[in-house]
Amino acid sequence: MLDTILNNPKMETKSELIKVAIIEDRREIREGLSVMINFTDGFSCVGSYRSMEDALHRIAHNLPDVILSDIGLPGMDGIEGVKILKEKYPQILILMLSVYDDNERIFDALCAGACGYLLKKTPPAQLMESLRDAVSGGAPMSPEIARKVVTLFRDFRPPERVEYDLTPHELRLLKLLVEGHSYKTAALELSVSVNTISFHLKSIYEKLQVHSKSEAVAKALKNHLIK
Amino acid sequence: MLDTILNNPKMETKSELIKVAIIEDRREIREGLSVMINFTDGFSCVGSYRSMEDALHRIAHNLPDVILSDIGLPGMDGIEGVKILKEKYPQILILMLSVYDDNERIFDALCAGACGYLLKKTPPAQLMESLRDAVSGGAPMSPEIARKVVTLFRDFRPPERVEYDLTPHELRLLKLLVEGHSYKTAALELSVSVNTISFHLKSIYEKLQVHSKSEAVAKALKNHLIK
DNA sequence: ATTTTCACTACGTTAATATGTGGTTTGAAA
DNA sequence: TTTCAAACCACATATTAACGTAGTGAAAAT
Repeated sequence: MLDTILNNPKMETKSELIKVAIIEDRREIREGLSVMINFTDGFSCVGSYRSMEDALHRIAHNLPDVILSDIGLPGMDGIEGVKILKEKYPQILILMLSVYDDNERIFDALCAGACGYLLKKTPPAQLMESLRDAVSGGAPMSPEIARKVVTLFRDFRPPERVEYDLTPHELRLLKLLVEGHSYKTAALELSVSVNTISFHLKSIYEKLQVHSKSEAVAKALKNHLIK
Repeated sequence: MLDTILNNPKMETKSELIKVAIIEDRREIREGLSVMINFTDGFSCVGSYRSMEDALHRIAHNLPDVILSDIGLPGMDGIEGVKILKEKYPQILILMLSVYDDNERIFDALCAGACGYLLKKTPPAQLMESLRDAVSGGAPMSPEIARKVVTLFRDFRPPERVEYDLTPHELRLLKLLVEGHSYKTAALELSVSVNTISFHLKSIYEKLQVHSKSEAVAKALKNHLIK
């Protein structure tokens, strides 16, 4: 009986049926999830694996539409696994299901190819809704995860871009400095004399209100004056 | 499903009303929203403004917990407004309500300080749920917006965090350099001789594979070795 | 118990940089 | 036309940085 539930036989490719696979090392969670999925109309659990290695070996036999994967797995972790799964099966949607809520892991998981990130405390109804959300083009995330994602987002483009009125030439020179050039090599690169570099640097220092090459580089990078 | 939304298990427990303000130029939408908010238990519409300028002038009289703001407004647009509102009232949560779903606007809005982004087609029940979500620490986004955010996220993946095995001392020195210190001032700061600084720098250069102070600063900043 | 490793400290020499002064040329604005 | 800003070049010089060399003490490895 349990067997039937865990390995639903009527998993024929009906387009309205959402096929789900589970990667989770804890048996009770794994089986709980598959029971819930099979008992929900419109869903079918087509695979449940206790490790990423297991999933990678066996998932080809019955490809799901969505994978629910734990992050903390024995052996290969969920994030590493997502990279591989996404490479082999780009069309499969992957939702992370994790107890971790640190920025590092959220970031890595989403960058690895996960299309959503749910905390394990997510109530069952919400989880099923998230699966539906994923297949219909969304990116389900637990509220606190979503907030963190938005906050992380902001770090990528600090709001205020101060205008330092650097001339195009000065910007180009600044870029060379950031790339590690010295006066001499920058002079060569720009086909001017070292003195000219020196002159322009002085102007840059004034505009940026700094007094050394490295301080200028730091300010340029922090204020995104150059890429 | 609607049931799940309307009877969310982790609904607000505090009896206080959630105060909402609306910034929207189209009268029928503005009034529709405020009626819906006032007719929903636990919510109160404390302001509705037809332009950002209007809101900025009058909102101080009755500060809301959450603002629902349109992006396409006459005069100052919603994104510019969010920046100003967030600067004056950092504690207020702001949700964008927009017909636009282009990456540029989503990105700008979230970076400007919005904590969520909803499309105007969002059904009323979902909208009220989003307001609740926002005040309880989430970041409500329409599914397609969330997906775009996750996709955008991937584009901003910083370089793989390489391990450079810098000693704590070296990291501290590197940090000082980024802050614009010279050998001399760094030596003073760390209470060692300039020669010692020189030695450590050499080690740092080796580990980072660079050959100058500014190159080290650039690499440190680019690889997020220091904040 | 000893050697080895490693982080840290230090000195000295040479190369690079910061900063001042002086100037020319060019193209666009007044 | 004059004026001005942005490029460019040069010389002078004090300061700073790069790098080779070398000693110390503490912890890990032998």
